[in-house]
Amino acid sequence: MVETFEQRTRELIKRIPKGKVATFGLIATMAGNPRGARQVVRVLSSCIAKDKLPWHRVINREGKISLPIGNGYEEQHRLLEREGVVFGLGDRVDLSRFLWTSRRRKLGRS
DNA sequence: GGCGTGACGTCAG
DNA sequence: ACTGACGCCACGC
Repeated sequence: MVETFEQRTRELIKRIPKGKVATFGLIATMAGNPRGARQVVRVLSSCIAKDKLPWHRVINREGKISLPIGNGYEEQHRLLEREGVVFGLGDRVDLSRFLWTSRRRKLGRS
C-alpha cells in the first residue's frame, strides 16, 4: 500500500475528537511532515469534495478559521460552536483548551 | 519529468 | 501588533 501523505492526513483528521480542533501544523507533524502544513491544506480542500471529514475542526496556528468570510468562514464557525468550541475575541479559539493533543490530558479542573 | 498551487508557518523589519 | 517575503513540499496537470 502506498499510503500517501494525503491518506495519513485524512485518517488523522477523522481522529480529531468532537469539541476539539487541530492546526495545520499539528496535523502535518503527526502525519510525519512538520513542514507540511501546506500539504494539509491541499488534503483538506480535496477531502471536502471526497469525504465528509470533520474539516471544520482544522484551523490555523493562531486558533482562527482560515477560510475567507463569505466562503466557509461562517459555516465553520457555526459547526465548531455547535460542538462546544468557544470563540473569543477576534473569533479566536483558545488553543490551550481546545487544541487536540492525541494524548490524554491530565485531569484538570477548570 | 517539470511547474504551479496552496484553508500555512516562521522570521525580519 | 501588522506587513511583507520566503520557505516547504505532496499532488495534479
